[in-house]
Amino acid sequence: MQLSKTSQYAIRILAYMADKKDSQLINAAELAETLYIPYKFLTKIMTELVKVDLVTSIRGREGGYKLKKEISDIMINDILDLFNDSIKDEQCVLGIGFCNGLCKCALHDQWMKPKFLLQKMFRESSLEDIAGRGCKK
Amino acid sequence: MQLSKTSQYAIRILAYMADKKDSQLINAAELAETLYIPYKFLTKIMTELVKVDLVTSIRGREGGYKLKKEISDIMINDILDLFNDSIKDEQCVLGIGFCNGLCKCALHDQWMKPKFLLQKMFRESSLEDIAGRGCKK
DNA sequence: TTATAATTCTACCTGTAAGTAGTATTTGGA
DNA sequence: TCCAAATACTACTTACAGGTAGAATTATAA
Ligand code: SF4
Ligand code: SF4
Repeated sequence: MQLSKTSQYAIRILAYMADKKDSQLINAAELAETLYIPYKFLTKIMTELVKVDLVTSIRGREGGYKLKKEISDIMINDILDLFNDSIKDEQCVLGIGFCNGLCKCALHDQWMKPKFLLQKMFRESSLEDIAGRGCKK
Repeated sequence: MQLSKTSQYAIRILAYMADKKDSQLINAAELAETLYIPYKFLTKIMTELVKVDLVTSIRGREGGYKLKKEISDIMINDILDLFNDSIKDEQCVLGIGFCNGLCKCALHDQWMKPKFLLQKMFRESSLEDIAGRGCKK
């Protein structure tokens, strides 16, 4: 009942970058050290974030990364989607599937509300919302 | 953002057993076929359920399993706990940890409510509550 | 021009959840 | 008694997320 490490790392990375001034480049070593994420794993994630155009990379000496979009335009849910970690409407709390209407267990209706809240939280929270709160570690 | 297969299977197994008459023995083959759970994996789970006294097993020919407790006394959360799958109070949605009070991100407060609802759902739903709803597959 | 610091690529290793195989043990019925 | 049907035990295999290694590429500063 948790997000994947990859998603967690990606959110923390992007939230940290959102804290920085727009034009400032941040390199992989700084991110890895500050956020306690294994360097090699982090670079793998960064490359992915570059590929989907969330982040711009500058290669070579004095290079680094910076966010490509406005921080108010990057939603947590977008990040989760990258790693297939967002909550789908039809997702069953028991992982069984879509027991539509006629056949539903007692958990079904109870699951609706927390599911909705989680979806809402992920969809409506942008990097702007979670930046600047000092929760880095 | 899902329960482990093992937890899911355990819940389905116990919910199915809860549907049956008290005294009726159910064997592993029936459970595996009915619930579409790999036989060998199922027996492994059953042995675990026997060890923690949720289920009684009768070995030998004409043997099988039956629930050991009243179905109103077995909470979903008890099952999740067996496989370390229940939601802890301090569990962070980002898997970071307990950024207590002073240092909290914007997700923190939003996570509180769905977390609480999930915990409540798991803690207050018994097998009795989810039995007899015909959601077997 | 060259050394260096950075990202990127390809490939591999590791740990854990999920699943499988085979054998031992137990027990009732023919 | 002996076979068959059931659970229990031990050990292995598979799949995948998480993590690592090293070389290739890129670009700047000196
Ligand atoms: S009825 Fe229960 S098992 Fe079926 S999809 Fe809904 S929550 Fe899952
Ligand atoms: S403040 Fe944010 S990162 Fe820290 S424990 Fe709460 S939800 Fe997790």
